[in-house]
Amino acid sequence: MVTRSGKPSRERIVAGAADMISRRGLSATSIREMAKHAEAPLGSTYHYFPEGKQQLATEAVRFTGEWVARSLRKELEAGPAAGLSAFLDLWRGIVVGSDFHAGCPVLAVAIEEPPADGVPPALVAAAEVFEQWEALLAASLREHGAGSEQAAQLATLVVAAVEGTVAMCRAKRSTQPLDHTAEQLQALISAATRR
Amino acid sequence: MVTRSGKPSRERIVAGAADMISRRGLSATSIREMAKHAEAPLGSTYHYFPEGKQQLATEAVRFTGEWVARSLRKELEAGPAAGLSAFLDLWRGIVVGSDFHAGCPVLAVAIEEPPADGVPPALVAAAEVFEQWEALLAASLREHGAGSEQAAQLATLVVAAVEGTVAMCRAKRSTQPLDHTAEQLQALISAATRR
DNA sequence: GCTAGACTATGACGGGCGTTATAGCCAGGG
DNA sequence: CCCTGGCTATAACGCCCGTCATAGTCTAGC
Repeated sequence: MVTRSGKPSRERIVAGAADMISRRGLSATSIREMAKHAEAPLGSTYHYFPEGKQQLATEAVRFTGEWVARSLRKELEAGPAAGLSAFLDLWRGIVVGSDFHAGCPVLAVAIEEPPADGVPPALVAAAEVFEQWEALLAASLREHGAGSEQAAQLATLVVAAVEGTVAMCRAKRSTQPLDHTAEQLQALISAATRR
Repeated sequence: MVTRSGKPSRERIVAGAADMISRRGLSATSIREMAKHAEAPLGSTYHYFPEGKQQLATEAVRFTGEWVARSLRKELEAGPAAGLSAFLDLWRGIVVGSDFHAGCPVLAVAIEEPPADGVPPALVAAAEVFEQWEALLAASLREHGAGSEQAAQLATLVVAAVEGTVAMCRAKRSTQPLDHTAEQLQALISAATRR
């Protein structure tokens, strides 16, 4: 019953899976590689995630979602502009720190075609994570004077723009897109809360 | 020497590859499936694209890039706002027409991790396509009164936001993100050219 | 100390992958 | 009429995939 390394090992697998998915995409990441990357035996992945790859992907998405949301919640206490800066810096750190190899695992999962029957849980999780990030930003914008509809639209724009920009940075092997997007979004947020 | 079906067949393979990549991503799309989707024999793909999957992916990216650029160039004659509308409608059509299964193949290629040695040509092509779309938008913005730096930043924001939004629409199985982003970007373009 | 149950080790299953090789078809030009 | 060369058909190569089954190991609680 819950040996010493149970939680660490499980968590290591999820975190590693998120990292690998953010680099190669879901379908290009094999369970065997995820296990090896986490220094866990293959059998353990099916022990911890009996529903297989989909479950692992779902948890990786949620893990990333919660990790980003934590940072967002904390920085948004200082206002929407600070939250945006934290959001931008977080992704800039990932892109630069991986030498333009890694991006957002949530985006990677979001663009995988669902099977003909039904929607896979990992895709649902991706939608929920986007929703959560938007909701955090929108709430903060509203608290700082933005109109309700304007706040929702702006929150969507911020999340979408940053996700798209990170992908563009990877393709171009440059942070210039992130610089451009950052300036534009900062001006927008500042205008929307000025009142 | 150029039999009757030579060009049609080759082009069909490229167009089909772009469609499949936009749905499943590059690594999840097999050459066998691309051939079948284009009703071409497997051998033909290696006849037309002797460098294999990477070449096919590269051409699919460039094909999509040129297709979008053509539409963009034409609509931008009526100004940046019209160009933006066309850009948004184009992607909305793809997302809705595929029942949220398809997205942008350029984005799909952009987020695949390059091998340790060197940058694959498909990724370079993706960067060039993004650059091209940005350049078209930026030039039009400058022609309509936007400052040079502002035009470049805004063009990046538009491309990144639309790419990100399309992915969000797929995850949420809704066009609401596209509606939000469209309104925000339209207001931005209109403000940047008003003068 | 023993036993139950959490974890690991190992190997197999059928199947799809990218790529290559080889032989065959069949229209056009000489 | 033949033959060249673009295109196709077919099969094979070695490799990796997701998943499952089974037997083993080790520890925590009694």
